[in-house]
Amino acid sequence: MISESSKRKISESTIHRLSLYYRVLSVLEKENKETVSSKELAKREKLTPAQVRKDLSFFGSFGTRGLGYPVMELKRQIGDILGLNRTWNVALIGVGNIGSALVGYKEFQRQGFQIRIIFDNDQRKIGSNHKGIQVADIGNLEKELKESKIEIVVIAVPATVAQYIVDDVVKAGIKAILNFAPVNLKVPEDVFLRNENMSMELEYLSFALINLQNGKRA
Amino acid sequence: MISESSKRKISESTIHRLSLYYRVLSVLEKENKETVSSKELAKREKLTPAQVRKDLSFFGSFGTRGLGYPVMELKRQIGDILGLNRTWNVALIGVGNIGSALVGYKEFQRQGFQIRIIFDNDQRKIGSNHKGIQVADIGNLEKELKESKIEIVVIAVPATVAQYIVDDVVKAGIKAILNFAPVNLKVPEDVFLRNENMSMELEYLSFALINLQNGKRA
DNA sequence: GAATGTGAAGGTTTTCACAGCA
DNA sequence: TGCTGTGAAAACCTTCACATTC
Repeated sequence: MISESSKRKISESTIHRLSLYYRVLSVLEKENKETVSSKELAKREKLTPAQVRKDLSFFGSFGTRGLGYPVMELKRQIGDILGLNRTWNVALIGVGNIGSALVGYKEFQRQGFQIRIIFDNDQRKIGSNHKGIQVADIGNLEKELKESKIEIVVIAVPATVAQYIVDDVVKAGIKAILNFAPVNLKVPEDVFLRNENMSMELEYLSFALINLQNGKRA
Repeated sequence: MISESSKRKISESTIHRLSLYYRVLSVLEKENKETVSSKELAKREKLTPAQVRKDLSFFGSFGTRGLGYPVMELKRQIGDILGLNRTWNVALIGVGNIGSALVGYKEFQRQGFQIRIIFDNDQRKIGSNHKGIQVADIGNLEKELKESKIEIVVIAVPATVAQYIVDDVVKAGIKAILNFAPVNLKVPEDVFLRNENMSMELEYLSFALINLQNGKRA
């Protein structure tokens, strides 16, 4: 929860960088480092120390002048801000190519994103188990989402049907959706929608190889 | 190839938006639309018309005043800029969870990114075929990359070994790398490295649910 | 009349630079 | 002395608004 600072507008990039800091802090914790400076944190994610300090300062004063930031404490704080010190009930819709990969993706579980139920329209898959998770009929979407107390829905269906699916998901009252289909989905104002566009970075590389002189850019 | 405009700095966001325009133009082409206005293009990807025009103007004057942009022609132009009107020889390293999903991901092929060879260190997989693509021994990386004339390498190995792998990939002379491992990799200045962080957007949703009032943000 | 292309304005994000504190 | 926290400056990106062209 953001304390008094919620008035100031916090940018998307700042939040994304918090994810990076969190990741680095997890590593530092394993390395038994007690404190870390903004300089070190910056170096590990190719940012500037000033950037790190500014990002953190939006949420509070976590550091000690002359010393740096306490690793464990800062990790906990960022975890609180990002909601990683708890678990989230996630549903996955579509268990094809991408979908199955996500079910086995350890990183999600590690961060508290638990896939509780999978939906598909393939009768051969419905009723079965996919890596220990129940595959339900997409026809029972609303009922099952409610029963499983789902908070976040991940969409991994073909682009052609994604909008219909997302409409049903919204109707079921879900307020947070992560979309892997390569299409721009329409949702009401009060629903959070984020897109994961898997070919965008590949296209950037392609652009870079053709047009840019020399490499590197995070 | 960027014509005279290569002096002006083109931002990363502009390139990412070109990817979006390209996607919309493909749809419009299928719908047999001949021309499209910046307004329509903007609406389909939730941007502003001015943004669309500015983005395109970095690369040339593709439109006709009073009329809009010719769909087919603009798609071809953006394809040229992004390098999508050709094929790229891609190698995939690591055919676990994420790796196998990428092999079957149609969107990549459709855009000309052809996975020619797969590397793994699992003796049971080496020598076999994965969806029709040869799985080679990671030990022969340099030799095989050269023989297959690979231009882009996709890394889908565990975070713990990713840096070692990427070092070898760089040694083999590869200049473009897409990294799916949740770790920041070090590469020389002249190598393009992009990261695909699959949990970042999920973390943003988590943050949004806890901290933000009402939804939506592309 | 309709819609592009683009300088100028406005807004946002990053970096600088230093005061302040352990 | 070392490093944070933060206003101010600089850099960057987006939107406005209008002259221009079809």
